[in-house]
Amino acid sequence: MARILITSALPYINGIKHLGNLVGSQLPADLFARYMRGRGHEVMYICATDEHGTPAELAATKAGKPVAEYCAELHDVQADIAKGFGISFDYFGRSSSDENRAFTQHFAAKLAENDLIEVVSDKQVYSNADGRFLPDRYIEGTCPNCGHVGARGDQCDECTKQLSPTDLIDPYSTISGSKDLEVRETKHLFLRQSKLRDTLDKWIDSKKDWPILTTSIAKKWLHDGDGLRDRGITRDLDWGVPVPDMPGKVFYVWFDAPIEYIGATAEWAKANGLGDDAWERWWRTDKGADDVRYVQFMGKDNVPFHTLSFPATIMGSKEPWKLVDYIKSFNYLNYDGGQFSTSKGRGVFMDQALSILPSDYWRWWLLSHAPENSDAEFTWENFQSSINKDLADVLGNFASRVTKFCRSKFGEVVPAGGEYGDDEKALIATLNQRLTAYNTHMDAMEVRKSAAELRAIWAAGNEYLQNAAPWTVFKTDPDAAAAVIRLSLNLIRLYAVLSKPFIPDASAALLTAMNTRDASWPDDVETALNTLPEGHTFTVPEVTFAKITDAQREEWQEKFAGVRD
RNA sequence: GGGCCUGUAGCUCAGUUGGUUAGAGCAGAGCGCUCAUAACGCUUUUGUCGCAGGUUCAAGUCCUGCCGGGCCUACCA
Repeated sequence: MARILITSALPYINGIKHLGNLVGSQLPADLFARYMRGRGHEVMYICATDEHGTPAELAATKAGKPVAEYCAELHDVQADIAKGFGISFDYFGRSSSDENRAFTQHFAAKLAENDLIEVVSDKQVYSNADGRFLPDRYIEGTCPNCGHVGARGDQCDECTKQLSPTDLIDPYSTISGSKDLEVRETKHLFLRQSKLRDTLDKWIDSKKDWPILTTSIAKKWLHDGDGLRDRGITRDLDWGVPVPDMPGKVFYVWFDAPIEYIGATAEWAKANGLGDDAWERWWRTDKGADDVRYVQFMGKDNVPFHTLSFPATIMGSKEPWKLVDYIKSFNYLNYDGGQFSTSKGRGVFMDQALSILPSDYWRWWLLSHAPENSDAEFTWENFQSSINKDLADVLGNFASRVTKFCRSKFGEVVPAGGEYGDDEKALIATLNQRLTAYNTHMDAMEVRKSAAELRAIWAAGNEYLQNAAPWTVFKTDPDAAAAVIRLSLNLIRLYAVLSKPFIPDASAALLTAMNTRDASWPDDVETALNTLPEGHTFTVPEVTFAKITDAQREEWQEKFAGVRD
């Protein structure tokens, strides 16, 4: 039995995430976690809300609430939605926890001890009306290059020229609109990650099997221009992990957020009344974590922080913390020809998705179309046809036709009589082959390929049944038909087991209908198909997957289109 | 501007270290079945592999250029 530590990128606290965010982190991580648990491995799947930073403060202000209260509420909202999608976190923590505060300050102290922190004096724009320093993106003005009026302080969207806030003509705060801005001197701690460049470079080079998306982004940052740059890890904010001996400063979210992977594991230990050793055996290689395999899941926007700054933090501490072993990164999911947009209400967000269809529908479509090699696109037509064909027709209808036929001819009981013959042997051989392929793809986190293989496993049942034709055989040889149905009922149970990582709710419903709790991952298909014995009772399941009608599709298409550009 | 990814049947995508007639699912067509969610099975049509050159006995696969789509470019997170 192996020990697998899994983390998915922390969703930012500000608002509800859309399906693209889900498919790039929590969902594939959950698939992997469920699969690994199914295989009998010890899994720790950790995630948390990322709660610090300027956007959280502003959102709280807008909501008219203290930021701590706002974050607590939104954390619960996100936790509920994740639960609704069946995301099987072992713990869903908060980056604002006491644990994370302690770890963040600890790492900063260790980095300072090891001469990897330096104090840098910097000039930044301060807004008197807002009473805060403004990140570059929160300042807009007229582009000095092209004259575009709404240019941001970091870049002009019109001419794509990179800017500095002081370049802007007539700059104003996007928070208040105030033009009462001034440049102030402020001191910040910088992480001297440039000193670790060669170490990081060698480390990345050693990861031959990582997705190219992961390594190419890391390489770019390591080698672009003068190479990896030092990075400010503090901000002038109230809300965050306080920087010791620097009043008014907190650590930058991107410094404390990854540390929360560790923090949340410690939160888990505390919440379960366990001691420090419980989390340390996942994170400290000197305390039992040396045999842990650590896999991270994230969208491509998160890659630099997970390949460079977080490893720099870990390595720079010179303490025996567990480093990531594999980073699975994803491209983006687009929505019907464009991007998901919160501000325009375009696309389907997690809460809306659950309000119209069961989570398994979304899980299946998103995972079977995961943006692994390039950006993927959600369209309602594709969604409808995939769901109706794969889930309703191929899988759901298989369970339906088998159980209903059995009920009418033999009753709701696994029928006795007959022997397995050549057709059954051929099916078992096919399924063993496909099971091996499925396991291989799941082990490798090849999400789309896993889904395709699972679907082929489902389809094999229909092929077999059609060929065996128990409805015909029954007329002359009821025992032979009984053997076919006995195997087919067992096939339903096998499908429930193998499908559990993708569609856990339907899997549970099918197992309940088959009146069994035996969900053990099969080593061998033949054995697995003898699990439900003759005489075992079952019930005919309700419609496992109702089809999506054209009317529904059109209604949703309209509803989620958002306002036009 | 720079870097990276990507362009394969109407649609969504596979195509391993270059090797014979380029594959799958969906959609379309035909046949079969009637247990089932008008479901299932079998057969089958469709491709100048973005364009133009080059290397090679051999290129979807390697090289160069061009065209299209996307992402990143370090103070949003």
